[in-house]
Amino acid sequence: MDRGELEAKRLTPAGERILSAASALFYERGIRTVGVDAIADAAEVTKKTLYDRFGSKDKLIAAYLEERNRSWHRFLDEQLDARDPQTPEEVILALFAALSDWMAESRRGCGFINASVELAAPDHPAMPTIVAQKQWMRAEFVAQAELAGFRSTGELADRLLLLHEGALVTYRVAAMEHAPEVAHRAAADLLAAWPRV
Amino acid sequence: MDRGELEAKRLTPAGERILSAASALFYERGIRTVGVDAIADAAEVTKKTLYDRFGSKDKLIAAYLEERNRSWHRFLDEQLDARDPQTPEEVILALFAALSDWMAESRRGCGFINASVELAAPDHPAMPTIVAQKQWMRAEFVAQAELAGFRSTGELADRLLLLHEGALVTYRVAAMEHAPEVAHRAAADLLAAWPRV
DNA sequence: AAGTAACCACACCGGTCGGTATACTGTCAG
DNA sequence: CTGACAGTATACCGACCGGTGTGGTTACTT
Repeated sequence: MDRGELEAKRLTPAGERILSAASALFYERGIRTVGVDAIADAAEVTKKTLYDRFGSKDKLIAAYLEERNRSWHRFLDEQLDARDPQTPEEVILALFAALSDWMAESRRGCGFINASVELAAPDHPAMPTIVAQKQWMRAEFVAQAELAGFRSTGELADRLLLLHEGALVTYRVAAMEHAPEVAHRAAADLLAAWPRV
Repeated sequence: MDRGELEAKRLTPAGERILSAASALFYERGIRTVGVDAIADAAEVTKKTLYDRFGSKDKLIAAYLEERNRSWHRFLDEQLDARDPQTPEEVILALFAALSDWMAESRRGCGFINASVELAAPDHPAMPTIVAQKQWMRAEFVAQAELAGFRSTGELADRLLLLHEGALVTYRVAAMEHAPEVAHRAAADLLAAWPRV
């Protein structure tokens, strides 16, 4: 996996506190239900400072998703270091195994899917980050599938992505507690049966 | 498939107009962004009438999801009549084939998933309807899998549900246009390889 | 004839929303 | 010494939110 260079803008101490308070609140309670006053309170900062640093709620939302994307990648790197996969197939399966750990801490599913639904407007400044996060997953599946010598890697990656996102959403919406494990088993079977070049 | 008896409460003409206007607006623009004034305007009705019929926005939301659930079942019945599947396996695949048609009309993905995200609060009066819709799909997969004589029908149904919901969500969030077709092919392969009793 | 359900028009409510304005304090580099 | 910058505190804004109250009209029942 490439250790991606997603540079974080440098923030002032108050800026950091705002972003981390916003991240927690946005994820836990939803973007629309959390007002800027609540964020400023939680960060122990005045609204003035919040607007001096981020300009608008929409831009703060965008910063939240970029930050969440960075911590998702950080998390994946840790997981891959810990699991130490030896083959591309094992890398793919490690990505599914990581899902269990990632969701164990957070009852509210995928922050990107949630944001996509809550923001709705396709021209929202945060939308590119959301789509990019999903496209990155697919690209990673393709890359590993190529390395493994699988045939029709595009179709394989699509199916893996369906399982991955399906796990995220059924875990939350259909209350399927074991969704990540089901996805992991399904992915393993899928790889085992997939034709090679 | 059982032709389910999900009785619709009888509504007055104005009530019908309100519900259908609310359904369109809630789905198309999102629940939180649509105010009761906008709904009343669209239905050519006063807010008073809206509150006389539905009592609160939350109850109107619940009515919207129940209505959407009914029309989803109506749609499935039509699709199954048209495709006339001969075996339980064909029924399952017909459910996936129906996805393509269902999503062709609606660019915004699954109304139930969206609602679950937008409402967030687990005790919202509309939540049971949301979870029930997903559980119903899983139960249908289990039932058909039993009929087909598959082994471990629970696991099979879980995997089918992952593909199904995965298609709904990647179509919307990851902009995967062909998600329903991918899910259909994945489901077909899954069934073909699944062990029987 | 009386009652009632279904509607209309319209005005109003308190609360919250994102965002701005004003004025002041501490810190640190040129 | 002097700005520039980061921060505080507080008050305020118009717009919109979900929801209510009053009063009046039609039309179908009993």
